[in-house]
Amino acid sequence: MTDRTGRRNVPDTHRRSESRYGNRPTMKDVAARAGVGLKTVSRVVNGEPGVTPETERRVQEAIDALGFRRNDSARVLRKGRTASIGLVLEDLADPFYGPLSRAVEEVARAHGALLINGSSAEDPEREQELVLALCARRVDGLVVIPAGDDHRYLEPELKAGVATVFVDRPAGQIDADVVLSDNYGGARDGVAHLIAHGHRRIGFIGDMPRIHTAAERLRGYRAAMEDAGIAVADAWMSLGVTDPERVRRAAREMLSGPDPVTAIFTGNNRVTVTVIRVLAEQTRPVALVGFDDIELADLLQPGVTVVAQDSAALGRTAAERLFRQLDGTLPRPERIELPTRLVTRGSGELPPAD
Amino acid sequence: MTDRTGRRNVPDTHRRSESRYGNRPTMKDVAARAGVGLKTVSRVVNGEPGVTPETERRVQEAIDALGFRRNDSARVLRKGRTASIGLVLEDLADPFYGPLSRAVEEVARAHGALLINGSSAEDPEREQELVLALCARRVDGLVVIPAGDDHRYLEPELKAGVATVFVDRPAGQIDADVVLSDNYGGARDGVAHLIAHGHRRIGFIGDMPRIHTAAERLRGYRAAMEDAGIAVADAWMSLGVTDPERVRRAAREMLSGPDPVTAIFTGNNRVTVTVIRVLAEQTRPVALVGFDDIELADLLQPGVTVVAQDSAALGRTAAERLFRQLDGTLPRPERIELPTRLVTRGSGELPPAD
DNA sequence: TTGAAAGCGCTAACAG
DNA sequence: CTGTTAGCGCTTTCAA
Repeated sequence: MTDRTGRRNVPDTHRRSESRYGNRPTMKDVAARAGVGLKTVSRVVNGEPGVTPETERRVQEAIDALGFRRNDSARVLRKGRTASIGLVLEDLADPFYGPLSRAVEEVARAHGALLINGSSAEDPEREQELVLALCARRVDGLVVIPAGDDHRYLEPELKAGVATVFVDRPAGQIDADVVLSDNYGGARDGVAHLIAHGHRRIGFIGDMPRIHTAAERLRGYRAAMEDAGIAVADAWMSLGVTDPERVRRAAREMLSGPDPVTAIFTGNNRVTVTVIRVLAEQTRPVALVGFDDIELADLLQPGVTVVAQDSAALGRTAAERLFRQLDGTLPRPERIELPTRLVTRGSGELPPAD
Repeated sequence: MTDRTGRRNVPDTHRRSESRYGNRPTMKDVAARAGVGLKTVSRVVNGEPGVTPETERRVQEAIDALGFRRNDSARVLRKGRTASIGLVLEDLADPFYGPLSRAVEEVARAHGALLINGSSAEDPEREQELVLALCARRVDGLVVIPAGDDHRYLEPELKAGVATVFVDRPAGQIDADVVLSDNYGGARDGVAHLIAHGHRRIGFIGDMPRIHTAAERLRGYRAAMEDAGIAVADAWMSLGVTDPERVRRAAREMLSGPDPVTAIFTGNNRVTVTVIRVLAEQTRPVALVGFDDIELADLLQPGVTVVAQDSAALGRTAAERLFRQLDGTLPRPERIELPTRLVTRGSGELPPAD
């Protein structure tokens, strides 16, 4: 059972009847043992100047003997900075987010901060719940890959000075820093690549258009088609949840019937993987370009041509911006767009089969 | 400077001039605004009983108006539990750890806890640094994928009641809960599989034996070979850092010379991927079984046979054990071993080429 | 049903 | 160089 701030509400009758923290020594204990004042211990622990080597030694001895470890909760309460930042993303298990998360972590580490992660599972409510829980911990900053499209709930936090950067998708209804890939341009380039190789009936399988990246990629697809003077048939497009079953069905439908597509543009890595499986069952070759790179794409037959985005760069850029916000060296919110890269490996260069 | 306490004749002797947290409202502010006592606000915020609906409404109104968010640092300081756990692993960007981390997060979430991640980059010092930083934050528990092999530095923490579970590799020099894959058995089965398909000269490319999993897999390899009465030549084994360059060289060496191996057993996912690339350049077919599953393994030609471990299950099991430690429902440290699964896809069933 | 007072363990500010 | 005092914002205790 959780209350409205998403916290545990369990009676903790077990354990800790004695003291909190299972009876950990405090600075006072260390001071007593070393026969010095509290503040002197604080100085030693924090490496502040103004302590005789001899005194320092005595204090250090007491620290080691007692197994003392400074309680950062108390420190935070006093100082107001937690030296931790929060990262809310869709799913840590997705290979797209691993490198992103790692990149954020590295930047945080360089600034002496720890990283708290949360997966929203693409659920706006869960995103909000996570973000607010992080704010309650008073993280210094927040990197958010939005699941929802209304972030007004963050207004008090922003006003209170919580540094915030949105990544991969823009914030909804509030003015904040955003770091994105050029989803529109990347998709347009990818589709134009297929067109350049002679395709005209090109399918698009992507996520629900309420997701910003999905909408942008769809827009890129439409633009490339329009640039080439091709009228897009409804039957060529599939927009919705990208679970394997649905994607498989969509791909098969596009590939059958009287006027099948000769190429498919896939809207994200999960879709690409599923479509590769479908294409493997086809008798005639079908061209494929996918958004997002996938591992081992070069070893498949044919190699998979992709529009690659640099997820680590997204994370790094966002995190660096976050810490510049905290430094106060950042004037006002900006929208940064990172380029994508077309990686040709074979599947996107197949000629139309008809 | 605004007086946010407003109305009523509340003595404003305690007004905070400028505060940390960028001037966030506190319970005191809310209390003043709602014209109630501090404790009443606390009751409302925590959903405690004993507040009139009317009072509750007034308080809630003040909370919303002020954008109040409880400061968990202060709460933690008082209560002693942080409702957060730490996870230290090697590299979040590694596809093996993504699902593991996500699984830990899910269990944590079910217990109302947040997850703080850190990557050790396989560096024992960094592991210790991270773990101690997490302890300073007073995380309730710790899931650690060890980089080092001496964890005595954790003794004071364990004594102080920090729940701890080691995953993937055992703890060094201390008695603690451990959740492992059956690395020995898995490797033995994988190599036996190759032997069953007629191979006798089988190569092994794995990580430094100081890493427990690497040593165990090597042991499995040796056992399978010995079971089959095959004497292992030194030239068939490569143990060390698994960067692509070194692995590539090692593989090529095994595959050349007067007495080349006809099959290779690879010690982890990164090695497997590199070796697949090397095998792709070979003229004659070489059999391959890899430890760890890899994405798209089924779509390669031939499909890659692997000894799969369930990284999500490792994470889930560890996290569940952690929370049972916190419940106090766990008697004493145990060592849990999860089975691996041989997934045959073609590469492991190729006959010897000589 | 409500609230005042006393800390949790630490650091800031100021004395010695 | 060292120590004392006063909080940080919250929960606990106990009294009204």
